[in-house]
Amino acid sequence: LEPRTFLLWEEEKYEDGVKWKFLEHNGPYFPPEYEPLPDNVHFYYDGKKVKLSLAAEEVALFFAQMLDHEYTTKEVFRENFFKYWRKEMTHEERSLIKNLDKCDFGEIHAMHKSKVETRKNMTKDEKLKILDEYGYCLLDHHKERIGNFKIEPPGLFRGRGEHPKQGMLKKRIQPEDVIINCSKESRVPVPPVGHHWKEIRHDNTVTWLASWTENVQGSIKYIMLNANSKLKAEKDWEKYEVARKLKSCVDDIRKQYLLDLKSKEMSLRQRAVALYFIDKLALRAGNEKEEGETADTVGCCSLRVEHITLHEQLDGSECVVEFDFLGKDSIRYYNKVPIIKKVFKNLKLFLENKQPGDDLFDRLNTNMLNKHLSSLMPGLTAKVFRTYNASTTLQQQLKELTNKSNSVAEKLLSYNRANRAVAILCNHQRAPPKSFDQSMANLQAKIDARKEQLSLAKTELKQAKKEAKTKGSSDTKLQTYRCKEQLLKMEVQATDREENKQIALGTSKLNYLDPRISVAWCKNMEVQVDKIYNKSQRDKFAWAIDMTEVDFVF
DNA sequence: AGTCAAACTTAGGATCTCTGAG
DNA sequence: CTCAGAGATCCTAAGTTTGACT
Repeated sequence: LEPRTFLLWEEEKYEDGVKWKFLEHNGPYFPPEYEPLPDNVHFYYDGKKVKLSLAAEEVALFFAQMLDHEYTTKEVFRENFFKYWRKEMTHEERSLIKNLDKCDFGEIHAMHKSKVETRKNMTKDEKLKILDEYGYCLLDHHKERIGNFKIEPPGLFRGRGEHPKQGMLKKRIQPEDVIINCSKESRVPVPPVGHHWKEIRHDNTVTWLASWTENVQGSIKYIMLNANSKLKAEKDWEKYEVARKLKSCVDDIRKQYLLDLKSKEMSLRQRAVALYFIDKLALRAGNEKEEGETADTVGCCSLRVEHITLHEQLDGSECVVEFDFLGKDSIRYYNKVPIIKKVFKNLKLFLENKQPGDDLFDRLNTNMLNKHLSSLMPGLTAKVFRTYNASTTLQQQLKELTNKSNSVAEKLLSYNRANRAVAILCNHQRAPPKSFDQSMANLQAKIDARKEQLSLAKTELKQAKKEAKTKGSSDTKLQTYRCKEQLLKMEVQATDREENKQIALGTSKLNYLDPRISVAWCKNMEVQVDKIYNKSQRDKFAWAIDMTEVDFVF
């Protein structure tokens, strides 16, 4: 059986909630067991060689591996690590090793680096073998690629932002921790020798193949299918269909929340303002989080007093709200937005008698908000607004920015700019690439060189014309033309890269933009789809590439 | 109405691989 | 042919949503 490339429209539909009828797989891949340090590699404490027990040694290696990373200098990280490391130590070790600052992991670190180097050169074939054995499953008569078929290896937890649990030990997962999900009638995966599974389950109302509970946050981890699988692609299609449905009723919903802004009920007013933000700014819903368990980040419903500042007047606009908070992944959201008076007044009201640390929307949570939304339209939740806003913005920007008579390079710049507008709306940021300035300078140097070459070619062409009193050899002409083309391409590339310095386009492209908009645009502009989607993106969006007509409108 | 677990999507950075300029 | 760096892929953390239970 070949991996599926397309979906099931023409296939039978299952009863409600049933995700598959037959599921067979080989179970997850387990990372290799720990290999003790070679005899010539030592750990030193307070300048003295110390032979560690196996358990303590393994944890020491986790720390040594990360020594290049600035994580290992952070106080919280070091404290957590040291605490958990000591738990793995023997009595003797514990009474000796009392100060992380006196620990020298230098040799272990060096060994690890050289090991990585040799591993790089070796494992290509091995990787393919592993992929072949564990990377696929059989789901309803089709071979499907599994997304993450590897059990996560042990190591030190790296949270994002100021995570209170950074540095904690993430323990090794054994088969005894893993639940397998597959068909009763299937060839049930065989656990590694000498081991057994925690449980074998046959639940066809869920999509995961295996799961285990992770020890740092206590959350469940799943082995699931790749994005190009039927299960995922269909869900994706549904997501965009729901967002398109919102398009037809968003006007009514807006009318409704504008009315609610004047409600006598405080919770309705708060709901209305939150909805206004979610709609206008594409903020995330903002669930409550347990304090001390994760980094302090917020979304719309969990905004606190200190996250907004109200300005009656700012930069020539009236009623401006200034947002400054850390969102998902501790990415900063900073924005100054003029808002309507009614919302502004409500915000002032919500802030009355509150201190920094207090919730802005104290009578609202995501549950209430989503319940309300789903009563307005089936399937409507807060995140649908993000999808809707993103896709609508792309469509509108593409219309505004692209011109059929442009060159392909210019069209692609326009496409990226439209994509960028969405990424900015959704606040998808990235750290500027390490070598950004350097690579920008390199590109500029190339452009300059090419410019020089071009002017030289031009003079030559003139010269040739004069001498031969003809139109100049077609060869020189062609050369000049090519030169111009390349120059344009590079200049466009430079612009694109500069504008993209701190913006990540991938997330919106992959998760928020209805691929049919892009496919239709490609058809209209006579741009090949593979200019905007790479191989795996084309696989993921195969359904859209296959079904979309030129006249598709989101 | 609130709490919690489960299941799933979304996210940025790390790492690997490929490519095209020199 | 080599190798930097761009682009693709991997990794797994961090969100959202739902539904059971209290």
